[in-house]
Order: sequence, then structure tokens, then C-alpha cells
Amino acid sequence: MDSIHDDTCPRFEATLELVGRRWTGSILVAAGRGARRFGEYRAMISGISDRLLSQRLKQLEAEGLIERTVIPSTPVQIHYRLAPEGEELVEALMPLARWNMRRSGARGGGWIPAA
Amino acid sequence: MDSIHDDTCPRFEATLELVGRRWTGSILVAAGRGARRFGEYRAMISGISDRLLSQRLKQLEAEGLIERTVIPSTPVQIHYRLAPEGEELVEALMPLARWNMRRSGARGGGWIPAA
DNA sequence: CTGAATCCAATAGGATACTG
DNA sequence: CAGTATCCTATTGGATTCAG
Repeated sequence: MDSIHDDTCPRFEATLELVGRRWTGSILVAAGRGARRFGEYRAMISGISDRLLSQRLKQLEAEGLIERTVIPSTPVQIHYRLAPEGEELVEALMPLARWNMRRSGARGGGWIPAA
Repeated sequence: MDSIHDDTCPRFEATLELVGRRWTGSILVAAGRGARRFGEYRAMISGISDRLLSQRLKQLEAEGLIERTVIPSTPVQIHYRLAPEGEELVEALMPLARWNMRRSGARGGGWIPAA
């Protein structure tokens, strides 16, 4: 029985904590479902505050999971979409979502496993 | 673009927050690798305190992911092992672990994807 | 519309010491 | 061995307000 050193798989905990941070999962899912503008995320994720949405989007951008694009229109529009790594992450989250659905007695049609 | 109501997939966020809670991932992995006794977990997970290990095991037990068994020996032994649901969860975590390895430029041999 | 700034409350985490 | 109890600090999250 070897010990699990942080330097053996250093970032797995960090990854779990990233996606485990409140709202982050919902934001990724919303992005996967086509959300683009700030207001779209806000509308799709009921209960989130501007502050946290802003904060999470910034964190996800910093992690390279979401790309932020400024569209020079009037007024200016800002788009947030999944970066390639973000798409892979959403994929990697699917089994977990399915586990969750199974466990909570999913009636078919939940939005995550459908993807 | 539908809104994502909490009642559409109510517990996915909760699941993410559960596994995202600090040390929880490591504990599940340790359990998957054969840890049984309190001291084994403590030894395998460097840096965790008794208090948090105890707290996490209790939470995981409450979630039905880990089973606690008292072995009537002298002194008494207590075993924590993955419940069936816990095993499935560990499985469901694998793609995420692989994503993490790919992303952090895994040199082969990391402990999670090997499972 | 898309945020940034501020303030406050709640929660989580860590260190240490102690017990059956 | 397998935890509990206590104390303290750091981090998070939420509400509200302001700005380009």
C-alpha cells in the first residue's frame, strides 16, 4: 500500500476542486448547451449572482477552459465559449453526470446525459 | 436555449461539490486502492488531519459511498471500504482523472488512469 | 448590457490537545 | 488505534451598489 503523495498526481485534487466550486458545473453545462453572452448564462443558471458568474467565468478563462471574445458592436458584445480543453472537460464530466442520474433515480431526459 | 433549472438536474452540482470538497477525491482513490483502516488512509493521504479525515469518512458514509464496519477484535478494528455506489463513483471519476493527466502533461504511470 | 467594488455572513479548513 | 473537542483563521458566497 503506497502512500498517495501530492506529487504523484498533483493536480487531480485541484481539478476536482475546480469543478466542485459552486456554479462551475452549471456554467460549463450552459456553455456546452450554447450559452454565449453573460446574460444568457445568467438566465440559464437560476440563482447565480452577477458577481459569482463574473468570477467563475474569469476563473474558467484563466484555466483555459473558456474563451472570451469581444465583439466590436454597439454596444459591445462579449462572448464566452468553451475552449477545446473545456469541451473535453465537459465530455469527461459526462460519466459523473450519468452516475448522478442513476443514483438519484433519473427519469430519462435529464439534460446532461443526453449530450 | 432553455434555462437550467435546479429541478432539471438537481443534484449534479451537489455531486460536484461533494467530490470537489477537499481531500474527498484522495480518500476515494485511497479506498479504491485498498485502504481500509483509519490509519491507512491517514498514511496514504499526506497532509490530511485526523479531524478532516474523520469528517470526510463520515460524510462519505452518510452518502452511502463508503461502508463502515466494526471488527470485534482487541483492540477493535474499524474498516472503511467502498460501497457499490462508491465504486461506481470512482469509475465515473476516471475520465476526469484522465483529462487531468492529459492536460497536465502526464508522464505515464500516474495512479488514477492506471486503474 | 457587462461587469467591477464593497461589505458582510457563513462555511471550511488547520493546529493542537485529549480520550476510550 | 480511532477518533473528539476546541479554537482560530482563511476562504467563499451573497447582496447591493456603481460604472463604462
